[in-house]
Amino acid sequence: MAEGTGFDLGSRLKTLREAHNLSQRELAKRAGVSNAIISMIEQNRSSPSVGMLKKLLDGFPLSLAEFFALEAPPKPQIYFTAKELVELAGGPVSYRQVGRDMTGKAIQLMHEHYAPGADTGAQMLTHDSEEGGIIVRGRLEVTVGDQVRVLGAGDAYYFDSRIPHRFRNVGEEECEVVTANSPPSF
Amino acid sequence: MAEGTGFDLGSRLKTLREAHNLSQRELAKRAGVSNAIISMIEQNRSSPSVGMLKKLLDGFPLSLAEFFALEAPPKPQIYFTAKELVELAGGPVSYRQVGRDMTGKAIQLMHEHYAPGADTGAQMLTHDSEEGGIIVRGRLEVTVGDQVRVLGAGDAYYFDSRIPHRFRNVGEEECEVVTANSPPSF
DNA sequence: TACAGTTGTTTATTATATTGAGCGGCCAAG
DNA sequence: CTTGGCCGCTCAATATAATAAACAACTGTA
Repeated sequence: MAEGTGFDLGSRLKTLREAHNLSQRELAKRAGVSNAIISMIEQNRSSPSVGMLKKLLDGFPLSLAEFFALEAPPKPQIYFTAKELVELAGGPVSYRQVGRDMTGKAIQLMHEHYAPGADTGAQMLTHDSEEGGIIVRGRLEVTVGDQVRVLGAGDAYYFDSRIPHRFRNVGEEECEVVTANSPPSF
Repeated sequence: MAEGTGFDLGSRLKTLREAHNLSQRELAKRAGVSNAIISMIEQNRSSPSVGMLKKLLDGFPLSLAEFFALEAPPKPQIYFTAKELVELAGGPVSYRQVGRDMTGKAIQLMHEHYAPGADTGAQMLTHDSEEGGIIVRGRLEVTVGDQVRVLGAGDAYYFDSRIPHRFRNVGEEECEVVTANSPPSF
């Protein structure tokens, strides 16, 4: 059965079809598919495959990007509850980003938590931005190039992200950091 | 089996996943789906349903619109061969539009062909634009409000589309018209 | 070596989407 | 009133997607 995609794909398709004065059968013929499936999809009784949806949209024609763009409410969110911060990596190191998609934005703001002993991995990180952070709680070892430093609550760092770097929680308790990247790295 | 969607959805997903340093299993766990299907999708051996793709993208997170937008080459097309004009309605009346999607554009330019006797339908048309056209070949009866007029090659019309209107080919041969709407009506 | 932990992949099974045919309803022409 | 055509919808059969479990390859650890 079709499950919730978060929006009413069926109605959207139906509206589009009727805007072009096509019957289900006409559209089906254009797309080279059965008319029955169009009925099902429009009632949200079937969740079409991407390939199927592509075929149907070619009948109008409209690209997949254009189709979904019409649904996307482009209202920029301003306030975020703690629960709305978005987990990027998970695991012993948690990156919780402010905002869903930062591509095109200037700043990637994150709330990070390192479990005791956790680090950012074996190999040094490198990306084309600048970054900084302020340690809120715990003790964080910050390595940038050949410089190593352990920072505590209230301390901060700022460097060019193209320099290889890594982070590690060297304390006994969880370490909490607020960081910012510009431009966003992923 | 998966069919061609016109672009490499599998690689796209894989790139995205790896950019977030997630294994197939980690992503699967986040999305609440089987890890096997991710392997299949990334190899393009399965065309995911829209619902499935939605679940996967929520793991990053990224909206469907954002996902497909990354694939869409937004290069505005300038030149169109006759075959590239896009058929909107088909049937005895043919509307062939210049450009795939005119939403957000100022003008909807169309090359229209009316079979002998063909018209735009029983009920009068109404939409919130202005429109004009020049008859290239044949004889077209144009009705706007309470005014009716038969136009021939070289003649033209222009009116506010909110006034109920209709068109009919009253000649023996096919009628050919070039029209423009602003803003685009569908 | 052996073991336990990953990784991505494959297989058999189950769930679902899609097909093709047929249904009743509606409208216009004869 | 009939006939024919088109409308959207539903049903049973089939194709495909998605699951759960197992596989081989690779990792680091003892």
